[in-house]
Amino acid sequence: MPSVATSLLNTPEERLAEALAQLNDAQRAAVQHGRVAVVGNTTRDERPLLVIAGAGSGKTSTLAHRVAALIARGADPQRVLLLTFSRRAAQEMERRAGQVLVRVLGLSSQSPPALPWAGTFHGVGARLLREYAAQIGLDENFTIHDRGDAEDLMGLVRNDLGLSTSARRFPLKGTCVSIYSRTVNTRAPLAGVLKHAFPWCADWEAELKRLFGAYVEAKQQQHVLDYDDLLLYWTEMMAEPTLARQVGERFDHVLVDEYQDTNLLQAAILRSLKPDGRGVTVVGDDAQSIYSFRGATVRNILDFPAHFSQPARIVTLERNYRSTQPILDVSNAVIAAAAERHAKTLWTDKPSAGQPQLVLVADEAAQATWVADRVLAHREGGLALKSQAVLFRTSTHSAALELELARRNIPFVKYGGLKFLEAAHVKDMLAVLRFAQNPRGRMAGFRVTQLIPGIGPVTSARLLDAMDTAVDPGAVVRSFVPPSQAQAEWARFADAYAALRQPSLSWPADMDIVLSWYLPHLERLYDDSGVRRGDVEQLARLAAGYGSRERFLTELTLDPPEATSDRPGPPLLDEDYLILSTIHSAKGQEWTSVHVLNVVDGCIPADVAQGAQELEEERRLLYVAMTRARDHLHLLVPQRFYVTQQAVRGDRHLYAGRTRFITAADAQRFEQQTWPPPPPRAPHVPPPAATIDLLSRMRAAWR
DNA sequence: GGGACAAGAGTTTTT
DNA sequence: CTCTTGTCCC
Repeated sequence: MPSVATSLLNTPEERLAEALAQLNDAQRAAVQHGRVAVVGNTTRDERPLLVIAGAGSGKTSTLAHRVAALIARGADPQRVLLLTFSRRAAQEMERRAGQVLVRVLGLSSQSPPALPWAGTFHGVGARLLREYAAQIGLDENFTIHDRGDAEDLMGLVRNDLGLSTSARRFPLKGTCVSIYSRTVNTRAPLAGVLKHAFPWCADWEAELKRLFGAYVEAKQQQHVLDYDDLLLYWTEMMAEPTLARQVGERFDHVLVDEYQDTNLLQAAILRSLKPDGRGVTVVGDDAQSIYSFRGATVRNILDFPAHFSQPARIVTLERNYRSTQPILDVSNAVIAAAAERHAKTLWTDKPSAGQPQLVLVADEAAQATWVADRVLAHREGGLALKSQAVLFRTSTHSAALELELARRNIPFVKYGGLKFLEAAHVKDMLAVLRFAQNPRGRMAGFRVTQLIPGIGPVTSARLLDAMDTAVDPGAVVRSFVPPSQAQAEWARFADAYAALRQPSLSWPADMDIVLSWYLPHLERLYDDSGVRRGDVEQLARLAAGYGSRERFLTELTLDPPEATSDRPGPPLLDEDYLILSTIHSAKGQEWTSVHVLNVVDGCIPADVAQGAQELEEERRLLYVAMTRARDHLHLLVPQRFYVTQQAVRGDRHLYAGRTRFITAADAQRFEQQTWPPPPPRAPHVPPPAATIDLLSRMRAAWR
């Protein structure tokens, strides 16, 4: 009866109160924090706010209501900075806040105010750095290197320094980037990072230091920033008091979602924006911190109360609206053993739909069969595929299941695997655009020019060197004399390049130029050019949705679309499909039914996770996976699984037991099942609960 | 200089 | 098995 209510409630404040009445007390406290008291003592509570939001506790809704309430009471949407973990989360928040505002302000549903400053730390950083580029000595046309580009550049520098041909094998470029990135994001000295996270590379400290120095110089020369730079440059810019004040004063409110997964740089940025914590709200759940491999530190949220010049107010959301009590019970049991946390115990009054299941299967093939059966059974029972998900620790864990699903024609979409942007032909296209955007970006130029037959690394480097020293790098392309067999193709390229550099060119016309230049090369280079052509054309369509070439390039590298694949393309929106996802990519999501694959020691926790802190993170990872489920949770425990890419012994089968995070006592809280059912006459086979985990004992011996 | 081939190594999660 | 690196031949 909203229409009746609206007609009776005339002021926005009344309608807001009505909207907030649907929240629980803790949620409302978080939304209302800092508001001017109407009666009595009108001192404002200006403390920063920390909302500890347990899984499924209505975090998104609470944050959206807070943003809406701030705006409804007069905050300028242009001056609200909302930092989220992904762009998707930012859009969701903008949409939800918009819904509330439409109701409260009585707007037409077409026109809720936009939140121009809602985005990821990286995205907002890129935007601010471009805006302040002149003041901090950056070229405002800088381009952004994704992980792949960063590795390629690192590889080149590594080569130039002669590190790839030393007698003892130097860490691979990918490892070098990991080390570099971790050093930057944790703000720790290289030696310490090596010792703790990359002990097998510790001998190379001096060389790595030299390499990273050269890497930084190369990036600066080429006017490119990598992911880490977006945070690092932003942090350093904020260390300059004048700039810090300027930037800080642009925002009245700064809200940060998923605060448990921020790193030291991000915390430093937040502090420098609002040193006294006024207008700061952070939301998160330390129990769901799963990104420490990226430098995130759970200390940010644990220590937040004391981070500002005034202590923070803490509001804890413990009431869960997502899962049934039996699912919460087993999830709480898993996290209860965690070493340190903001204590909370989730509860719900949602009616139960039966016990969560712990299913013992023979191997991964049996696991795939069981899951596929179960998914279909759920669908028969009325659950759309889209409301079901299969989660796993590592992208490769779903391989057997993917085969089984394909065999049975069950459509699925997989999150967190091979990326659209990693496909060679997509990279080619983007490289052309980036080379046009930033002629000094060598990685792009290097890639593009070598597409031309007759031009290899040496010729390409000669061109790029000439461009480096030229006042007008664009002109160098036109006048460059390539080897004679490349001449005709070179002219074609130079024409396209010149067209792309025309200031009058209006996006997305750029795409047509690139396409007509690139397509002949695509046909020539790939046997399967048909499929790839589809991707390339999809990319061109995608381009139309962005305002400019710069925005397209920036946002695409910061927020890549999901997977391409060998199949026909992304499923249509109205089509039903099962969700497959890494646990990391499942963050913040929920499904009615959730399967978790390979809940065994060696997978969760991953056998590469050693040290105590890493193990704790693996525990939280399992917790995150389990708390995604609304009504049905199935944990699968294959007794035998296959490992690939093993350096020492090659691929082989491993025998393992149930994850150590679910104790024998906890296991009793599940409905336990064995599949296929054990043959009746085999009494000597030890029951699953008694499986001895020799493997981890062997590993433990060396810890 | 470019491309084809052989050999050896290999630590997951992602903005 | 896959990716990277190095070598050899045109």
